[in-house]
Amino acid sequence: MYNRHAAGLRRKGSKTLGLVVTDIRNPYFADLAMGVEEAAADAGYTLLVGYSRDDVEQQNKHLATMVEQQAEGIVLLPAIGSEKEQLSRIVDRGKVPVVQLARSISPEFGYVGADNRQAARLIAEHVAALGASAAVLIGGPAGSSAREDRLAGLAEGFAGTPVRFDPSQAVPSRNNPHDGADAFASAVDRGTVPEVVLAYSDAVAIGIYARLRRLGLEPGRDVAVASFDDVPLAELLQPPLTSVATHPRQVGRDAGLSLLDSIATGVPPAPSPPLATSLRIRASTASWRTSIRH
Amino acid sequence: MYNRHAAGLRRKGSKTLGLVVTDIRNPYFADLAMGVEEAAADAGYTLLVGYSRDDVEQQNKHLATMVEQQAEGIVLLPAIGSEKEQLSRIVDRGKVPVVQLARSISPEFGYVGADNRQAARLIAEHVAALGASAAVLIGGPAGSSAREDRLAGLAEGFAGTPVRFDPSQAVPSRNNPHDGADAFASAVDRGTVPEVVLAYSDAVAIGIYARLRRLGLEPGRDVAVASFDDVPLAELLQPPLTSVATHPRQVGRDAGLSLLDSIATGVPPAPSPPLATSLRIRASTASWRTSIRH
DNA sequence: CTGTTAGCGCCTTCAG
DNA sequence: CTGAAGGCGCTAACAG
Repeated sequence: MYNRHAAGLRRKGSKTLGLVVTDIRNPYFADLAMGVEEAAADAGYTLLVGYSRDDVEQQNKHLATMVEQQAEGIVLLPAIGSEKEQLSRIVDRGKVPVVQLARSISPEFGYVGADNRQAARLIAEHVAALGASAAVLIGGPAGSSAREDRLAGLAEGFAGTPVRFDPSQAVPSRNNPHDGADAFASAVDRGTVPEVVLAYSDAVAIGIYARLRRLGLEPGRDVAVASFDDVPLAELLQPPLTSVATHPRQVGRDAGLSLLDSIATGVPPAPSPPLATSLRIRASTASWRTSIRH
Repeated sequence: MYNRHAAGLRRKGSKTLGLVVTDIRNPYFADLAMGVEEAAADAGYTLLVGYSRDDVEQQNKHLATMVEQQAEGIVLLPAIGSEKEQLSRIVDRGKVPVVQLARSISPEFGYVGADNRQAARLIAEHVAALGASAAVLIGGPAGSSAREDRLAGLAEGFAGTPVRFDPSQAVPSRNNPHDGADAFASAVDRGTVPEVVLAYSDAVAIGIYARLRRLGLEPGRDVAVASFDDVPLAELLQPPLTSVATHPRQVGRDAGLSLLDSIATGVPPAPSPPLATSLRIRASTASWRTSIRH
């Protein structure tokens, strides 16, 4: 029976990639991971997988192990708080190419992600067209590049419209329904209920739906909700959720392909241009102020 | 920089486990995978991961590669249609121990899973207590051991109650909202809308909610819905979904631990007793026939 | 074209 | 206690 490790020792090259991601119970991250695996498997590569759960320690342990395990390259969704010097040290010793996925901590590595600024501008334009007068962003990990880009895109998109939007009023949270609900609650606590809630992700939006109902408010009717990612669940929610599709599977695939290309050519991976997004308008915004009040 | 492959060549043993699962965009499977990874990482093992997407070909390719990659053992959620002889052949050549996860195709390998019969009995008793007169199971992969066990447990649980339940009326489907919705639609097409719908999983239940609404029916009010798995989303749905918790993270962890134990002791893994489940009663059944009709 | 051999990086053994 | 050497399974280079 064939031993690839012995072969790799001789030939240099393990036919193995590493993938370190946060918590895949969010289907958005799961789809990213499946995209990476698809690219790897199609190229005859096997995937070493580690879940950081957004813990930098755990992430770095995974990365170090993968370097020892002879991964020819690593796709990394950087945990919040990752530092580029640390990452460089872990990974440069073995000259292992790295492609950052969905979040970027440094342009010195590769990067593949959705066009978060464009996505945010699309949402802002749509919300302005609804005739809203104020909006707030709820959730998302503080300091992540994806969240910064979304904040910037929203500010851009709302500029010159009557919609008030203050990035400093945004409340960060971990990227799951529970923490998203808490973030929304704390936004409500410190003022009035916003007319339009922009959720950092569909996961956060689900938490916001639940919390609105606990306040006796119906999402889509009393408060408009829009979100990012467009996971399959978005259109199945009640009301169906307006969301910008960020195509995680394709982002994952492209990250894997970028890494494989770097391995094949020897050229270190560089940041790629962000991938286009598209707005899916559904009842959570479309029915706002058009439905009959009780 | 340390080369574990060279070390493994000398010492025998790669400190690597394999994990082959279907499609992790269902958070239930994602949690299973995270449980396995947790056990592996805690023991200093790295995980090779492959997604079969319930395709036997792809699964077997992953398995063969993992054997070549010197995985010391493999956790496998068998794709529908897996054959034990094939699996034996792929895996026995390298004498790699296998633990089946959540589904079993043969007692000759290890197995860790939830107690699906008990889970189904819990649901049946609850539905009987509601005073329903008929129930139907919707969704779930035809022929999987988990589905067979749930069908058997439901039949057992409904025996001696006034609730009509016919296993042959159950409609199988792939384990996701979209296909679950289709399965429900075909059940409705061939008769009347059931009083109580038992979804094979929370993922399927989500599809059923959406389809009920397209029929102008409100889940929990017009039709009671209960389900299996109790993913975090279940209690956040509207109405909150009654579901039996099958504790995927713990099942995954135990599968990983069982495999690691087999590797450490040299004793081939054997099927473990199924893990206890617990019913979470929520409004999708609790408010049925108690809420005020419009 | 088939057969032999050296050496990839590590660990273990055995000698000094 | 420190240091040199052999061999794990494979491939590439070279000899016959």
